[in-house]
Amino acid sequence: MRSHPASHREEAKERFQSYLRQQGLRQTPERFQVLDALYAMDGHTDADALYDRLQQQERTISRATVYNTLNLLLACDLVVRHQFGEHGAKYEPSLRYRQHDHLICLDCQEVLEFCDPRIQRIQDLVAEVYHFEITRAALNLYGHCRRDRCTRRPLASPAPGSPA
Amino acid sequence: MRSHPASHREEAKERFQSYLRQQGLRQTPERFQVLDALYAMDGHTDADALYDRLQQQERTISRATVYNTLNLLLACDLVVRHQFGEHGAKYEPSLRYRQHDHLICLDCQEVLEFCDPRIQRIQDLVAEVYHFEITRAALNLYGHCRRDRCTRRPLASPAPGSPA
DNA sequence: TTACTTGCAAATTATTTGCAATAAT
DNA sequence: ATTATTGCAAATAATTTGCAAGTAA
Repeated sequence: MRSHPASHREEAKERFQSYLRQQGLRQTPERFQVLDALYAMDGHTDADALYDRLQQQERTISRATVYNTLNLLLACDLVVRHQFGEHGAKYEPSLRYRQHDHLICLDCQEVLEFCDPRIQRIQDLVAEVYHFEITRAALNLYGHCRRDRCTRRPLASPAPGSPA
Repeated sequence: MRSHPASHREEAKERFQSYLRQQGLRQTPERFQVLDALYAMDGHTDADALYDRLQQQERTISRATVYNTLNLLLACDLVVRHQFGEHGAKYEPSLRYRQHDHLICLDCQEVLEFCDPRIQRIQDLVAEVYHFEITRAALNLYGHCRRDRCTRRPLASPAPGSPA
């Protein structure tokens, strides 16, 4: 159980409120419900999982509003969007964000996080050599985890990417 | 002009032929047209650009066939698929493939390549620590290039990710 | 009261798929 | 002659958008 500490949720709410105020946007209950649901999730989620979770509440919310609110949260840096596979984006609350990267199991879709200081140094070097202003770095490692719970296709796996 | 040397194109064609033979698949002109178009492209392309290029030939090809053939080429490792942004995949001929990563300009979409041996070491370490079998690593650096040709939004840029 | 938001449904984008006609073997 | 392949159009999946009705300020 590694959901977010209450302090993160509160800080997120405050940041969202002041962002909305500054931008002259409205503080609707829907927006805070989405923020809460996001920060209540462990690890990474997608828009659909958030939508499902929000459907279980009394006051239901439309997909359009979920996406709309996620875009607001992206704009004020309360969430980070990742594109791990080809299907759909993953969202991660950013308050607990330390520089970290991701290890993705191609079988069970599990996403693990790791840190390595060398990535920052690579980023700095590349920025200098290529004369680039780098705003974001993402090292994604794809492979197969060895957990028992992993839904790995044992042997008779239909070679990934085989013809239609 | 850094398109692929003829040797690469020939080698690719031979590999594709033997792959098709081994799999009992047919050697259609469309398939080789797609392979040729791909290897004639500089750097990274997407399915749509390939389709456009193929439309300019006498014998035209459908999008369905472009995608279908790309999947065959993926299956026999003649192309690598990348997912840089949220929109669509990029395809890169793999014969000239050395371990390399990508630097993506968020303004003009230009993709540069770089190599850094530390990435391999990070990969090995993470594999060991997390008990993972890693099959692919992708370090993507996103930012802003400083080229004059870059279509960067100068000052009055509508902050990326601003509300609808 | 004003005009931003919501929710629905329709639009969009990237890619896949069903199926009849075509062509490789 | 067989049966995989093509091309079209329709199907999907993820996300955005138009617009009328609702609601925060």
